[in-house]
Amino acid sequence: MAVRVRIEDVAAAAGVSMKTVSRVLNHEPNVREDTRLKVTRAVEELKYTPHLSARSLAGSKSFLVALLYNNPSASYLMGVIEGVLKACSDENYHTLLCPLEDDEARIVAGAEALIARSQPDGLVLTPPITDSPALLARLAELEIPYACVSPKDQSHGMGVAMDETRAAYDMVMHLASLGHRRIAHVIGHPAHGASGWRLTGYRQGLERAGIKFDPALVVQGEFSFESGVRAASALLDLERRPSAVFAANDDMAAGVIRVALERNLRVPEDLSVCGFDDTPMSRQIFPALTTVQQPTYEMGRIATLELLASIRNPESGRMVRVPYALKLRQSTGPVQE
Amino acid sequence: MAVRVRIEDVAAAAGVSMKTVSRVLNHEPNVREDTRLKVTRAVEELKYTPHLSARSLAGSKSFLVALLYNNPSASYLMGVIEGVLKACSDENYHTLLCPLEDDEARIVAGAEALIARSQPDGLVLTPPITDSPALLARLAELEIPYACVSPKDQSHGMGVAMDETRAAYDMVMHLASLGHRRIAHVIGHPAHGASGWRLTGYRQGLERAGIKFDPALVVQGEFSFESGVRAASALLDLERRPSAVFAANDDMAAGVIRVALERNLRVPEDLSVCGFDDTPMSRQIFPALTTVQQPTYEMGRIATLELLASIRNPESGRMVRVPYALKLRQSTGPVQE
DNA sequence: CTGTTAGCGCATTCAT
DNA sequence: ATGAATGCGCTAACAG
Repeated sequence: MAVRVRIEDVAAAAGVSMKTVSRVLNHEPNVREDTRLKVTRAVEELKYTPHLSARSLAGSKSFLVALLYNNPSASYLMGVIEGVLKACSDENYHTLLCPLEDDEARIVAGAEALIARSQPDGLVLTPPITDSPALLARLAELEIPYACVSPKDQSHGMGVAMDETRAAYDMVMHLASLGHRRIAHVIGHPAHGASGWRLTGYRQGLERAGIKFDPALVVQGEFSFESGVRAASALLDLERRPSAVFAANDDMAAGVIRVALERNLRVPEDLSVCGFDDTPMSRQIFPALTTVQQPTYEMGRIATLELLASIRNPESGRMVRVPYALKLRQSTGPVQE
Repeated sequence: MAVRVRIEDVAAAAGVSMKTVSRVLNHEPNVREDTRLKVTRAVEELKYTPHLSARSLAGSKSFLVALLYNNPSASYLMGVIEGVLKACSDENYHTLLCPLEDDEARIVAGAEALIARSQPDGLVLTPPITDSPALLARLAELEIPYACVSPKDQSHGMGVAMDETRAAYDMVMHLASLGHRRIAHVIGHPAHGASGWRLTGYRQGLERAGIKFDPALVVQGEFSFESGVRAASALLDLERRPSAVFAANDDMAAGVIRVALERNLRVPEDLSVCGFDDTPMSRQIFPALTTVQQPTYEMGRIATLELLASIRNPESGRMVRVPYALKLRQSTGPVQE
């Protein structure tokens, strides 16, 4: 690794002072266009890259964004991560990952440890820790800015949100359009905002389709495959069993399909099944799962861009709506008989 | 965010010099046990955390480890990532993620950009970029230490490796013990080391079981679900079709199951299928997939520990063998008739 | 074994 | 619109 090119070298090459180079690099005003050009050229010729630590030490900014998560879905997370990475690298920030445990106390402790160690300039939170009151309170105390991906409370703060209620509504309407009247719903983990929205959308869909809500057709799950298996066992034991099951995520939907196939029911002929998330698995199981696609990459990217904008200008930082897409595949079909 | 506690404050509190505190913090020798204790206590009382940027600027170490990857499997990656994070945080290092494109030129360019921007003290490489000659050559030029996870060439360098050949051998023996004689193999992407090992293990298993190798039963895949679908279509179109298919990873195995079920074959009664990797999906499809578990978390952690050890002492840094485990599930069963 | 001095590379005053 | 001096918090080299 040859000797480092420093800002001083660039200044010398461009025939200006260090400070002027610094100004150009940081897009500060008060630089004539031609000096700016000279500096830019010198930077490129020398292949100058500012030294992160020096910048951060002198400027008391770390140029670090930390992504806090405890969501177990690898594909969801990887999508968000890639988006955060992209936004950060575009803005010359670095990304730190901070996996957290599940209980409130450890969430706060883990976040505090990261903040103490790394001094990030801002945080991106993914569900469900977006809804941890203790964590949000502590972050407010520490006055560290954060952006949320799909938080329960979308009225405050910045980040991204999807109309999950509407997506669930659309899904129920899709089932109704196939002739289904006994549509079951497997709820997600009660602590997640997503569970509530999707349940609400389910009920709104039923109402719109003129189907009476039947509490017997709604079972509590917790987003895991196993909870989907349990829920499906209960639903398929019912006297009058449903002709369609809308599970609040793909993992639970896979559990429902597992139980159906084990009982020699055909999907979708005997039972339509659909999920939520569009995980890669949803395309790989048989039959391929009808589900809702979330733009995880864009969600991570946009949340981060909002965060960085608010770091520059605390006035900015909005809650951005992102679109979803229904993916109609083989696991849903017309009701039989 | 109260005012920062600095090393100077700790020194004052402990009644020693800054340098002594520094020595204690960095586990340097030449500190009396009782002074070390005094310092440790002061650190704890003041909740002192060293400032990353200052340390790195002064010491010309970045305390950064970058994980370079272009592997598309989210669950594999998340496992490795968590392991790297754990090892880094245990040693007070930070982890950077560096997703890379697929072609050689971009791999090198992406890595160079990261190195220029972040000056990591070391790198962890995951397959298949562990086997990119251009990248490895460039890293050697830059003299930046790196550890590999499952590299093709395990005779040099440091990192972790699993006996994939043996695992594949075991899998074929498992199928043979169920009475299978016509055992097909779907090869992985030709550029991956894993593909070669698993194929070798397949052939060794056949030989051990006294089964003649039949080239017609070996089809090229590329690790994707779709390539598994194509391979399965070819295999099931065969005059004398196989009674078992060993796919070189779970995604391709899922593709095989898809085709089998679409053709109204029962798995495992009419066709046994097995994969490699033990992705979460393998437990969620029907029937649950027999596969090989790789300890991805441990692999990431151990590779990183070796890397950090070699950063401290260039003499160290070994290639560590990690164990695998066969997961026998419902997708493999006794041969019929 | 411990302390003193200098300086890492940059941004930030405050000059001009 | 530009430049010179000062210091961010820490470690390195040396001195004691």
